[in-house]
Formats: sequence, structure tokens, C-alpha cells
Amino acid sequence: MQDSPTTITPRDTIEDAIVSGILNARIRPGTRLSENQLAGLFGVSRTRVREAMMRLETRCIVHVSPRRGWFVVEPSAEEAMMVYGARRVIEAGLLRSMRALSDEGRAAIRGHLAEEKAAMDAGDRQRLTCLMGDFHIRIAELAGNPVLIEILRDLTARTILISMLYQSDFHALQSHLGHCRIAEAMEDGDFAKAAELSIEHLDEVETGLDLTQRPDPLSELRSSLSLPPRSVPSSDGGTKTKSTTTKGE
Amino acid sequence: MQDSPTTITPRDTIEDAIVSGILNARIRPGTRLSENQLAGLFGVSRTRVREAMMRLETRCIVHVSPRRGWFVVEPSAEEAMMVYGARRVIEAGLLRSMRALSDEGRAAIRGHLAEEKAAMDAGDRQRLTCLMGDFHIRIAELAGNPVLIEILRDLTARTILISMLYQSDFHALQSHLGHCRIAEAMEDGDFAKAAELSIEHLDEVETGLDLTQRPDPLSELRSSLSLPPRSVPSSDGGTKTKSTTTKGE
DNA sequence: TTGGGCTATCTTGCATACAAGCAAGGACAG
DNA sequence: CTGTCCTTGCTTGTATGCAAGATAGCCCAA
Repeated sequence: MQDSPTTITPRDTIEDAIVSGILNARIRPGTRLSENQLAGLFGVSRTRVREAMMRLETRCIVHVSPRRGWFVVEPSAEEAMMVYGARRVIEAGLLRSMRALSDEGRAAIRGHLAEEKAAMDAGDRQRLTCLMGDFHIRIAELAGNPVLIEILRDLTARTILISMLYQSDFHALQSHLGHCRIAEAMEDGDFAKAAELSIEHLDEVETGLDLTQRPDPLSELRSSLSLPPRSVPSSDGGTKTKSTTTKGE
Repeated sequence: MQDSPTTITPRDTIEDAIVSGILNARIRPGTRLSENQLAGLFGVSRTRVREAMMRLETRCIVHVSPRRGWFVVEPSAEEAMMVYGARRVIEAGLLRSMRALSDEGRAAIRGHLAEEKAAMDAGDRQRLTCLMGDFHIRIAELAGNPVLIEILRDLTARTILISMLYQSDFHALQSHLGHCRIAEAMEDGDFAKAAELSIEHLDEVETGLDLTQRPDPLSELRSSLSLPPRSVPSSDGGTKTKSTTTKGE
């Protein structure tokens, strides 16, 4: 797993490096991303680092705290639910829209499941995290719609951040089995069933999260003092829903 | 429909202004967006204009031709199909995921349909374009998932650009009726049917496009010379699918 | 008239400089 | 010892300057 050389800089290396780091669970949520440090690291000026950050910000992967710094997002419990909700909708819709599985598709899925199994046997948790996310991207790739692939990639990145925050222990086996069931239905050509299984699977994963504790480092203190649990974990801007709609009359 | 005053500049006015302009069909695909002009228009320096452009670029709403300028995207026929495909998946998935319609929800939908009808009667095509797009955002708002809302908003913007490029004439009545049918199924609580209708509706709209001619200004000349139609309309990078996946050893 | 090449101008790409603001640590008064 | 204030350093925010490249128009030659 060699690190990519930072000498050649094909335009958006910084962005990709960070996303890749998150996808591989090497960058934790809340990590501070200093413009100067990154600029030094990549041998460019702050300008280009900033551009990358702006892009990542519109993808909801980092956020800026004014004059304090850039940070990898720490999704709130509410946001986490929304991300899972969006994934349920999109992935179920995607599966339902599929009609048949090509031979390469079948092979790709089987190959992926084998990789998952190998990583599980090897106990390589980082790699497993990454593969678990990739499974869903693989399906999108099968459908061959780049628009959806890109959307799911970003949602997967956010999902991994969520896992790192809220997943107390890793039910790898359970997830793997879920994937296997979905794959089976797909091989049977029963995509409606695959869609249902996909929803169930995401439900399972979501309920496997501990959405009350993690993002609040004071939770232990709070509970030992018998204070009520914080209403909304992240009280800054919250979910950003810009009103760029119609603006009718 | 007053224009927003450009005096107060709350951070991302430029971005919103452009998206809003597209949503209202006031900005055509292919429009050149000069950094200097926008900077002057909004009374800021190029830096901030560039930031806005970068953000819009990650949302696939503008693109940059190196050292030539920024342009509002002109989706290729292929891209157009992908966008419609993504919308079918997401909107059908969304409707299927819905369980019941609140009273406010019902009212919102009815209100929207009334607006569509009014605009149709008034023959206000711009407003109609905008409303037609908004219908689908309204549904997402009903589901109350900000993540999906944001995704659909961007897809809607791209859809409107596609319409402006490929829609020879505007089947407003047909679209409106499609919306009405979907709404009816929703009011009946039959969301599976609403999902199916939604897919049909998007299919109708898509097949109503003329995906062979428009983006190529030479098409008329080409056909009068009996040359074969261009294989792939946009032969530049094509659909950008960055390889930000696993990169596992 | 036509074709080739040059230049003038305008575009973005990128780095840098300066301004504004936050945070932490120390000095100091109570 | 404790609380307050100030200073210092480091962060991002924004503008500007310069360089590289592309385009269009012009001149000139054939």
C-alpha cells in the first residue's frame, strides 16, 4: 500500500488524497486540515489548497470554522440519519432500476465479496471498512451511471466518517452477510428483493450505531452527573439547507 | 419577482445568484461567466468569484476551459440521459420510501399544482419551467431529507439546462398532467404507484427531448450535407469519473 | 483573393502580501 | 490562589500582481 508520490500533481491531487484518506479510514472525523501544512506537504501555495477545501466543503466532507481552521466534518446524529436515509432511497431505487446482471458484473460482485472475506479473515479492519463502503459503489458502477456513482461516493465517504464516530464495535460479519444476501438476490435476478434487502441492511448498520454518545466528548461526564442528554449534538449551523429554490414572485 | 439586491453580500451570493438564474431559465447553457465581469458586478475581487466557480464546478453546473473561461455546462446527450436516469432512481426511491402524507404536505402539493396551472394559463413559460422543476424538489421537501433535497436541487438545475438545450417545444400540459397523476397517487397513499408514475413521467419528458440535434450548432449544416450524425456530442473529457475509490494495494 | 504568421489583448492559474480575528499563555491585581 | 486583561503567534479571508496561454485581428506575401 504505497503512498502516492506527491511530486506529480495532476490538478486535484489534494482533494483526492483527502477523500481517499477518509475512504481508507486513515483520516478521522474532526481532523484539522491546516492550509499551510497541506500547502507545504503538496508543494503548492495556499491558494490551491483553499480551492480543494472549497470543493470538499460543497461535498460536505470538510467544513470551515471562520478564522479557526478547516476540519473534516463530524456528522451529527441527525445528519447521520439523513445520510443513511438518502442511501436507502438511492440504493434501493438503483437496485430496483436494474434489469439484468452481465457476466462481468457477476464476476465483479463475486470478486468483491471474496475480497471482503479475505480482509475479514486477515482481521484487517481498515481495509474492511473501506471494502464495506466500496460494495455499494460497486453496485452503482454496475448500473453504469456516473452521476449516481459520484453521489454515492460522497455519501460513502460521509458514512465512513459516521462509522468512525458512532460505531462502537464493528459488526463486520453481519455486514458481510448482508452484502452476500443482496448479491444472491441480484444473481437470482430478483432486484426488488435485492432492494428490500439493501434497505434492511442499511437499517441494520444504522441501528448498530450508537447515535447518542460519541460526538459529544462530554457524554460520560454528562451522564455521570445525570444531566439530560444534549438535544442536538452539533449546535453550530446545523444542516445547511440553502434556500436556492425558486424564489417565486 | 424582484431581483435580489447585490449590495449585501452574505458570503455565497454569487453561487446562489447563478443557480437561481439557471433555475429560472434566465441563464442559458453555454453562457460565458467572466471572472472579471462577475467580480465587478458583485463588487468583490476575482478571488471570491473563483471560489464560487469552483463550488459550482463540483456541482457540475459550470465548467472551466483552461485559460479560456468559465461556462455554464452544456450537458451532452449522454450526460442528459445519465441525469434523467439518476433522477428516476432517486425520485422513485424517494416516493417508495414515503409512508404517509401530512396535511401540510397535501396542501403544499395542491398549492404547487395550482401554481403550475396558473402559470400555464398565463402562458408564462419561464415561470413554468421553474415550477416544473420545483415540483420534484417539493416532494423531496415533503420527505424532509436535506441531503436528498440538495442532491435533487442540483439535478434539477442540470435538468433545466438540458431542457433549454434539447427541448424543441414545451409539452407543458403533458408534464403538468404527469405531476397531477403522481400527486393523486400520493394522496391515495399509494406510493409504489406514485413511484412508477414518476418513472413514467421522467421517461416521457426524456423522450420528449431531441437528444440528437441541439448541442451541435452544426447539425443543420451537417444534415444538409448528409454527413453522419456526430457519434458523441461532447468529445472533451466526457463524463468525469474521478478514480477516488479504494486504491487498496 | 487567400493563406500564413505575428502581435495585441484578454483570459485564467497561481503565488504572495496584508488584514482581521481567534486562542493560548503570561503578567498582574485582588 | 484566583480571576482578568493583554500580548503574541498563528489561523483564515481577501485582494492584488504577475505569468502563461488562447483568441482574434491585422499585416503582408503569394
